[in-house]
Amino acid sequence: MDTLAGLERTHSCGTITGQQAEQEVVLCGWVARRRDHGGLIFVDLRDRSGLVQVVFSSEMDKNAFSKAESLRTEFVIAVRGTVKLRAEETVNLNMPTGQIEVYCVELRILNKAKTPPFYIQDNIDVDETLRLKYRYLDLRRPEMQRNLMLRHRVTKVMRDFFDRNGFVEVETPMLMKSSPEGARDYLVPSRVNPGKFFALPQSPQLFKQILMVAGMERYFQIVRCFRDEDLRADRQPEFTQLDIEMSFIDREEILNMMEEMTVELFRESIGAEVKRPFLRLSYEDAMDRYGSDKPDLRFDMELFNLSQAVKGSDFKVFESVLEAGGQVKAINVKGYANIPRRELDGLVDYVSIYGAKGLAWICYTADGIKSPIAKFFSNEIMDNITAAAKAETGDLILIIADKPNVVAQALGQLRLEMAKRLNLIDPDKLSFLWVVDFPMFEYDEEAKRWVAMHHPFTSPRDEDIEFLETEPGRIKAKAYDMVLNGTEIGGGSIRIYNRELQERVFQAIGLTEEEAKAKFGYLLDAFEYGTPPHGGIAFGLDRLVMLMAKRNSIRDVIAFPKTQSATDIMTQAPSEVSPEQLKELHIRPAAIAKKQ
RNA sequence: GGCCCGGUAGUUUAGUUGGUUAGAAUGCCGCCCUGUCACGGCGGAGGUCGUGGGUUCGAGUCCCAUCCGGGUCGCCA
Repeated sequence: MDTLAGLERTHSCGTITGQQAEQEVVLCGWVARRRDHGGLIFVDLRDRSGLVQVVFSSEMDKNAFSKAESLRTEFVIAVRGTVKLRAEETVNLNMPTGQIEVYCVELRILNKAKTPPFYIQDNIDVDETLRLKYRYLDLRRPEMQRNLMLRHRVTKVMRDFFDRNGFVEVETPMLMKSSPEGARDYLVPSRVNPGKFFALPQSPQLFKQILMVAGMERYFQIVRCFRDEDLRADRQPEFTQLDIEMSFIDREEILNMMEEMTVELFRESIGAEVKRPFLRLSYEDAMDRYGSDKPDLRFDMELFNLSQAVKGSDFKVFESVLEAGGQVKAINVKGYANIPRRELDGLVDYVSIYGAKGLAWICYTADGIKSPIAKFFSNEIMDNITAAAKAETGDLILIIADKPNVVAQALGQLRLEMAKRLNLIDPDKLSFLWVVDFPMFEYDEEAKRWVAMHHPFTSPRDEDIEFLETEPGRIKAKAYDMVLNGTEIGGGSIRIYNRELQERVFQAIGLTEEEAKAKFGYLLDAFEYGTPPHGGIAFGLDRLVMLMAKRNSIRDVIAFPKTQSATDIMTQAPSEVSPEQLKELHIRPAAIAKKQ
């Protein structure tokens, strides 16, 4: 094995061009590929910047050549050589550095490597378990390096933007008080306080509000947050948030500033031009027209209401749903009237996942209308439906009748699914919008009480405050979500900044005065010492980078993510700990053992 | 917690109604090769079929249980 002694790296592999022709360079990196022609050996040398071809021949240096014969994939080497323009017939146009190559006169083998369990290249088809186990090899792949570098660029642009706009990055505690509302907390036992626990933050929400009371005026933080809930493709137990709070502002100012930030972010980090102002939809409109509070507007296919059109038909399902206060809504899948029967049956199963008990359809084929429910409809009702659907020959109408929330979810998901199947989504499009005017509360049937839809620190709209005690369901909140391509990437609100109103909201969600004091007393107290009007927002950084990198999983933009069962395959965390450790923490090992 | 999909050489996979020695590609190893860039040629090694039971004369294949991974519903103020 050789050392680097006396050699100094002069260039990165991927950056060499004809400009350096005839120049001597020193390159370091990994052997991506070796092509041994007997008397001539080619090595594609890879570092973070890319690949370059290195040529070994005994004519150039016997010693280097014979060493090169022992090179294998992923060996770490340093190469001293001369950059040469390639002869015209040997130029490789598929390679950014394909115009040149490096004639090696000195080779140092800095380290050997075992054969990797998968190819170190893009677009590999390999089990993710393996990638996670050997994450250091996975992250050596160019696409993963690009993802991490993109992520770096994103946070850099954010920090620059907020710095320029007078924001201060303040760190908030990782060990904090557990708040039983909302997501499950990750708990940390306190050794010095027997029987007591910290929680890892689900978000720095209250700290950033306290910072407003403290007069920071403009705060941001790129901060890790934790939620002990089940994982998904876009959900990890620890994730990163761009957290923002501002004083002396109202909704318009923060929405504007966030749009500005977004435009700059997309321009500076992926070169995409985003148009302002963003479209705005009320929660009500979003649910009504798209069946979702985070609609994907890269395609149309809006939901429409058939409740009026089908009223008085002989179809008992529709009639009973309508009588029970439900609704009949539908989507028009343009040009898909020839959908195979098999697929149609599959769609019934698909919507059942979301609680829909059935799915009706009408095909407007060239031979006329085909539908199992047409026989229940008079000509007039059929005409009503056709008009409401704006249906033309070739169209497929998919109808769901149920409670409004079931209709919205099932039909909204069906809309997305049909768009995917018919390829209606342009992957290069960026559809931003704000969803605003969320309901302040929603009723939790299980707990039999109202709960805050965003969080209980969100301000109700001024004109709705009077209904706090009487009709919580009609109150709209000063909350807003930023949505990109059907994914919620940010959410925030204008906050309550007055003790009395905050107490009334706590009361509305069923907290007694004592409970409110015990849990949030410090916030209520703080409100009494001169709290400015304030509001903020938080962006899911991982999701944002995932969308920018056009990946389907958040795990591809997190260096060391967890599996669906919240474990780390590489380090084997979580793991058991010694009885001594538990004892120090005042936790009885027996209690753990029993549970297993 | 529920539902769905997957687990066979290092990797990606084929494997029929249960039936000879589990097949391929790629990677790996050896030899040859001076213009390749998915180099090429010749040869070779490499398999507890996730794990544990069961049915059977016989199980990669059928049954039960279990583990692991992924997707998803619930959950995620």
